[in-house]
Amino acid sequence: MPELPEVEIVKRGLELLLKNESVIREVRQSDFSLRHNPQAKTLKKIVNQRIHSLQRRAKYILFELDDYYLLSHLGMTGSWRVGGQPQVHDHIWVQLHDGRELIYRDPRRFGLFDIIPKNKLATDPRLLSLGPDPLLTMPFPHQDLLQRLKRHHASIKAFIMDQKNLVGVGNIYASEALHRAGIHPLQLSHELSEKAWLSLYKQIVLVLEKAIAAGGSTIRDFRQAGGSQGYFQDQFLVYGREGELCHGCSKERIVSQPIVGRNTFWCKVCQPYSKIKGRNKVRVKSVKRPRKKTARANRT
DNA sequence: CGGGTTACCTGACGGC
DNA sequence: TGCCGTCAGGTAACCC
Repeated sequence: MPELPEVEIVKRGLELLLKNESVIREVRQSDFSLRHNPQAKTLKKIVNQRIHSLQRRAKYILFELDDYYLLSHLGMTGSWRVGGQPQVHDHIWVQLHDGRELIYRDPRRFGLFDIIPKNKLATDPRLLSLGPDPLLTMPFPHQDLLQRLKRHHASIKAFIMDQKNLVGVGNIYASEALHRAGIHPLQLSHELSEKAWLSLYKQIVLVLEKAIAAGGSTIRDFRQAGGSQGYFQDQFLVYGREGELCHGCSKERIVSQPIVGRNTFWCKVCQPYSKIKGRNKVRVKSVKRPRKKTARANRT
């Protein structure tokens, strides 16, 4: 579900709801495992701890307690809400001393929930491997990121979606940022000029900021912590618009094709594959779509 | 080693 | 109606 803007929106919503620094009375989790769950005895450790602040690190949400951090990743379909009717796929319940209850729901269970002692946060491998955050790295990416780009011999779409390079961009905002920068998603990263790269980085920042301003994108079921939906989907220029007229040139129709295993949208006119000097043969690898049989038969 | 592919899950939707 | 295949906003274990 959520890319950086949606995670930021959820975090801000929780921040508002928890601004009175609530204390945890009890924590429970369902029998269905997420990508990661704390052990039962670890759960007990955060009872009576106060929630001091909410932070976002890449697509992770951090709850700062007295001695621990709660680490939450929403995966594709995770959401936090306060109270309300029980729902199918509720998996974490954090009961507060003021009587309210924070509930984490996640139908596909690709999300993650963990409890980390404060002094272990800095060395947590999940956070250590992350690249810079476009919204916090001002004004522009450092030399290090440019070096990584030059070493990357695959599509620029793969590069910007890899959280080791920079964080926050997922499948939707990758297509949107590439379109706004006029760059073909299959363009090889190391072939990008520095100018083109800076333009792309700028558009990534802009599109993420605009999406946050619009409350995120609600495609199917994304909800803010307060329950309201986002509206940035109304400003999509290419995502999900296959066959429709491009808003940029008003002539060409948006095309789509799976790249890095996910559907990708672009305009052939506004996003030409720019050929580099001395090599006018550009191989646009055909991406095959394997996907035959899904092994969903052995579900429990 | 870097980069592509697949698995992890459930639900919604379209075609037949 | 109902069954089946496909696809969905993320990550990481694999494999070559």
